[in-house]
Amino acid sequence: MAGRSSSLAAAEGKAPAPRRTRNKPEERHKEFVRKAVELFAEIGFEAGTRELAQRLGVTQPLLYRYFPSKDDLIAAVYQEIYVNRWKPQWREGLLDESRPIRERIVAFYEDYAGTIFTPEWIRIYLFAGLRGVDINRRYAATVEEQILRPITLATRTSFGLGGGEPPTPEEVELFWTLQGGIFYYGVREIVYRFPMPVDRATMIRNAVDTFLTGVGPVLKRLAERSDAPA
Amino acid sequence: MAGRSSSLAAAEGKAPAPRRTRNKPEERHKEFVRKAVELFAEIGFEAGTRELAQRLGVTQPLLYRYFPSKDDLIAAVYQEIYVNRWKPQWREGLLDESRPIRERIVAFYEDYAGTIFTPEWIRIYLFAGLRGVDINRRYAATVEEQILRPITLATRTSFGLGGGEPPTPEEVELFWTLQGGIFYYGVREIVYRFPMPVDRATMIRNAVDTFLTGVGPVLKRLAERSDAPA
DNA sequence: TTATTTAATTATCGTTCGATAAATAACCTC
DNA sequence: GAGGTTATTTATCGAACGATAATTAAATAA
Repeated sequence: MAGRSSSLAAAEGKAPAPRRTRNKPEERHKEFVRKAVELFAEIGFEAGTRELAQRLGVTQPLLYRYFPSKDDLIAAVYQEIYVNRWKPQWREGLLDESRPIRERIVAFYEDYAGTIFTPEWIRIYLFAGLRGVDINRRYAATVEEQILRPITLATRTSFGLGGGEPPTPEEVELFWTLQGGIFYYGVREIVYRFPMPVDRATMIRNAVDTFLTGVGPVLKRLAERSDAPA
Repeated sequence: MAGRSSSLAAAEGKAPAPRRTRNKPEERHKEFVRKAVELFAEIGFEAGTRELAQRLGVTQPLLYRYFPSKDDLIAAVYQEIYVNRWKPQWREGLLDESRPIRERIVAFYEDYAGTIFTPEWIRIYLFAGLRGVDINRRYAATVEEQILRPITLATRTSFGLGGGEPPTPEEVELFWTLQGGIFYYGVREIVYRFPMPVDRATMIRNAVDTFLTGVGPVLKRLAERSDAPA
């Protein structure tokens, strides 16, 4: 109870007992990124470094010992979510010709939705897109290359249409609408918090059924048109 | 060149000649909202009121004569975009049974895309959704009520399936995936600036063709299942 | 135990933000 | 043309932001 009059800013009676536990830098780094993912998903990238520090039970300048700037922290968040959570077996499963095409596509979208339908993934993805960084362009390019082109070829094959040539842009775009339709289910559920009376698995099954039933004739028409030039 | 020493903050040599033209409040109000739409679409809602004032050639406190707070300005922006740009004839066109269902749906999505595929509409919509206001929930409810349920009923009818009962959630969800797939085309084009080698009209035609071709059997299965309870 | 290292803190700077109060000047009316 | 109304400006406040420098104390080594 003595002195302690040095600073009026001490906010009398609300000193939350600084921790001063000394952790290994590597663990701290991970801890910071993990909580940053959580915070940015909630508030967006304009979330303050002070808020993040408070949630970590740490002072704000300490963050700058681990990340030179806030943008570096954000870059680490991107890496964590969009690089580390990508599964190479998605592509492999889609190419596994021992299973029927419908089964492969449904299984993929169920696993994919299970991975990305979280507030961290979807909200930060949209925040990043609106911010104008190239994360989304690059991610979409990966989706097209690793998922949609394989799906397109596998579907073509399963309909007995020529499997040699690479997919045309028009074909790929067709599969983008399926991808977008399913992704937007997640946006409505997680971002808009729209009431979703139909569960994910049912939605995926119905969407894939509708798509696979209808895509045959359209693919055939596209193939015929490219076969017979003017 | 005399005096002028009153304030050091005059930023010597960069006084951009204040305008001091006296406009009618009503026009100013519209002018402010219009430019705010532009600015928020570019930067997001964290765009500063000073930046907005500068683009209007006006001082920042003047904004507060027309809008009590920044949130009121944002509310006016929502009204302008999501209420004023809604077209009641969308619903009417979809219900016009004198035209084939495919034609109605394609025509709707072409007009709808022409209306909402702009940076103002899509970017501000996503900003709003991430911000957590209820704009998106309400808008999505309107889409479901005014667009998707009519489409569902019209499609059912055109397939000769019972048209009496209201659409089931599962049926409506099916049409949401078409809506979402087309909407996400706009997100990729306008927000992610992904290269889009297939033009809108082609994408819409192919997506609707695929969907309408495939949706018949799925709708039939859903109808049968609800007819024959356990 | 003492010395060294460095994780973590305190203190603070310069900017920018939303918002308010007071002063000024353009337009309208008589 | 004088006087009043109010659109617009100048000046400024307090809070929050990202970032830096200097200080303190926990862990490790001698």
